Amino acid sequence: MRMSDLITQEILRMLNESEVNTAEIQRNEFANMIGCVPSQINYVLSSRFTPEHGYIIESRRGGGGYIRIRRVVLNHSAALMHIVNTIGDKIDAMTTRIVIENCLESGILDKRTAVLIARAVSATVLQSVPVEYRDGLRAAILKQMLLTLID
Amino acid sequence: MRMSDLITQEILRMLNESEVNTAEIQRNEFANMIGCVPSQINYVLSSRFTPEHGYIIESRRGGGGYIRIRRVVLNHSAALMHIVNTIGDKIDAMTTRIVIENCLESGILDKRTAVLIARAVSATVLQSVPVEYRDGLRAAILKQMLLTLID
DNA sequence: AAGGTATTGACTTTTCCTGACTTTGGTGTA
DNA sequence: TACACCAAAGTCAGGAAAAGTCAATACCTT
Repeated sequence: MRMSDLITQEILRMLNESEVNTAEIQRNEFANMIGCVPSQINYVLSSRFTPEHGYIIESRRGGGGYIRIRRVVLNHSAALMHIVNTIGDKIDAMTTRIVIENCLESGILDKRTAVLIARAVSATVLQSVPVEYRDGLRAAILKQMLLTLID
Repeated sequence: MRMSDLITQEILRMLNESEVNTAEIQRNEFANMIGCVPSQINYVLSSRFTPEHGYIIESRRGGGGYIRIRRVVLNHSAALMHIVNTIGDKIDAMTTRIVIENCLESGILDKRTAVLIARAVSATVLQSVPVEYRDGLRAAILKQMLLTLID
C-alpha cells in the first residue's frame, strides 16, 4: 500500500472517530508515527483533502503548532456540494452571477450572504489582478465561500 | 497548552471580570504566578493585545510599577470604517487574520460572517494567483466585504 | 514512452521561549 | 539637593519548534 493511502486512511479514521468531524494532528509527530517525511503530509492534504473533496484545512506554525482537518458534512444542502463540484477551475462573471442568484432563489443563501459573496467576487476586487487570473480566482473564492456554508 | 495561550487566557479572564474592561498586573508577580519568564508577558502583549486587536497598553516602570491592559469598544460602523481605512492597498495574511479575529472578539462580526470572510481570503483561494498579487488582492477582498457590512 | 502521481529533502517562514542587558521611577541618605 | 541604590518594566537577539514551499526524482499506468 502506498504511503499516501496510508496517510489518507489514518486521517479518515481520525475524522470518523471525532464527534465534530475534525482531526487535529501535529505534522512531525504524525509523519513519524506513519513513517514518512513531514512534507508528504502536505502533499496528501493538498491532493486529497481539498475543498472540492469537502474538507477545510487550518494550521498554525511555531511551537505547539498543529494542522486541523475539518470535514464538512452534507446536510440538506447537498445542493451546495453539488454546485461546488460543478464549478471547476474557472468561472466567468456571468455564470457566477447566475449561480448566486439561483442559490438565492432556491433559498440556499439568504440575501445578506449572497451580497457578501457577490462583493467578494466583484469587479472591484478582481481588478487587483491581471485578466488571465480572474476566472480562476473567482472560482476559488466562490467555492471556498460556498463550502463554509455547509455544516 | 502553550504558555502564551495560558497568559492570554488569564488576561482575558481578568478583562471579562472587570467592570471597566481593564486588567492591571504587575509583570514579575504575574509571570511568577503563571510560571514563565517576565519578558514573555511582553511577547504576548505585543503579539496579541495590540491596538489592531483592540487593546491599549499603559505601563510604568520602577518601584510599584504596573501594566494596564484596556479593551476598547467602538461603535460597529465607525469601527468598520476605521478598519477599512487603515487597510491600505495591500495586507499580508497575518495582519488579515488579526483584523478578522479582532472583529470577532469585539462583536463587530458574528462567527459565521467572520468565517466566511476568512475563507474568501484564505491561502487556498489566494494560491490561484501569483505571489506578487496576493497582498493586493487580499486587501481588495477584505475591504469590499467589510464595506458591505456597514449600514 | 508519456504523463500523471508519489516521495524526498533542502530551504523558508512563523511562532514561541529565554536570558542578558537597558531604561525608568521611587526612596533613602549625606 | 544630589546622589546612590533598588525595584520594576522594556528591548533585543538568539535559538528551538513547528509548519510551508518547491524542485528534483522515482514510480505507475496506459
